[in-house]
Amino acid sequence: MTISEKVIERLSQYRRLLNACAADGAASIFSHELAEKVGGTAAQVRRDIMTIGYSGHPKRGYDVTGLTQAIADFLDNPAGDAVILIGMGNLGRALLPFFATHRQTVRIVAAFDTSPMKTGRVIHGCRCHDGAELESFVKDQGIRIAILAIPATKAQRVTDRLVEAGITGILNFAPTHLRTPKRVWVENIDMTVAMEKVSYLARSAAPTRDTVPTEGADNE
Amino acid sequence: MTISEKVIERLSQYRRLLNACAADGAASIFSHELAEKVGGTAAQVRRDIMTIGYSGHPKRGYDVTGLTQAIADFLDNPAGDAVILIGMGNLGRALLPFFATHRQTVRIVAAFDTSPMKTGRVIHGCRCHDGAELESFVKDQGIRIAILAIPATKAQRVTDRLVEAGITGILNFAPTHLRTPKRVWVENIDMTVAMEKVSYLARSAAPTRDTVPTEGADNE
DNA sequence: TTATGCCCGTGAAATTATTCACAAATATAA
DNA sequence: TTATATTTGTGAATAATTTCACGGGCATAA
Repeated sequence: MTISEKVIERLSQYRRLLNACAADGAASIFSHELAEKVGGTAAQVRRDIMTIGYSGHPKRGYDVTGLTQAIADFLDNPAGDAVILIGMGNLGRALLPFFATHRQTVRIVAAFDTSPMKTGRVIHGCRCHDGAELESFVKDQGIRIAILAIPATKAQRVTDRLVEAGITGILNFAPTHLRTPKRVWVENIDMTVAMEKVSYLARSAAPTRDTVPTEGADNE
Repeated sequence: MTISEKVIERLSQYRRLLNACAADGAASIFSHELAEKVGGTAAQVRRDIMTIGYSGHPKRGYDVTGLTQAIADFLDNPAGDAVILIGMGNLGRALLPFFATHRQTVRIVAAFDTSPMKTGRVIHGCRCHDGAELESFVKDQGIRIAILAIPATKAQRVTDRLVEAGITGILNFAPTHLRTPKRVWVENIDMTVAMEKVSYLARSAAPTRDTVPTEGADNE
């Protein structure tokens, strides 16, 4: 069975919401509540949850801890994921605390940079290695995932090395398309495209997404 | 006529590629070349370009400067976009040089933070104002777009203020869904979701996207 | 001039994603 | 106990997106 990208993204969002709910002491939650918090529809939430084979309870909704667990069973690598960060520039350094705060299943275990100003140092609790050690580190530690935070001009060359060393997943911040073999998943975070999209859509007429359609309070 | 989000994203990517081609001295480009560089199909490129009403030339392909201009006419605000950055933390500071390098149609004109350590200072060429000045600045300067680089816990409160002050587009880096009136476009860059997605998809079987399917060189 | 091979533009088909809408389940209250 | 109001699970309908596939144009070469 194959599950769509969109569903995976939403499951990750649901989980985040569920954690917040659990912190608030909620034991269960309805599909429409989850939908409202995430900006979707109740039917979609139910279908997504159905997709991973979890069931709620009529009248009570979904059990918060049960659903959280079901999503974790589905999404998470039980062994956890050791991730390396490529590029200790402005962006790379910003990502460290961002992901450090986060759950432990995905953790950045090392960084790489070519600048002697950076290598050898420990920044935000993460040791920065010299780029030359990339292949050996990936192979020795069995790393499968890399975050790419380097200029577009260098991205393809480094990607080729990562893939060759055994990486199968890349979170790419470089504003360029990476060529990789089919077995490697590249997730692009293209901030320049996103910015231009906002610029365009901020001017055009009102869309429907990312919106609270119900309870027409302050919606035009 | 309304154009899909996906098309807008791809147009932005095409333009970036076209700029690179122009720098290389190419006068024209074929749909299959553009497709290959961007990880899509030739048919999709042609359809996207058709959507904005530009025409290529049989045998010669698309004129690089002509198509660049057509995309600019379609996507860009002729007046340019003055953008403000909310949050001068690690991420905010990283974004400044990232967008500064970029074309002038979208430019960050000011930043805001609440910390007295930051306010009043000029960082990466961008003056950091006190959060209290937010509303007056947005109104006085007629700002329409904001980049949100603050913790999720503060995001909704600040969003409400931005919307109230007249913002119509938000590039949101806070890992949370923002409630806004329909007229406001929110583009989410959710790095935690993206990371979990990579983790999941790096383990699952090989997908087809983000891949060079042709010339079966090193593809499994 | 005429044949040939490429490439664009696009209607139509296929695929993928979302929404609708309703049966079945169940807590609550009369 | 029985009626009522709510919510889930899901087949079917709809909508959105992508791909197919082919007519038409045009440069090139015979």
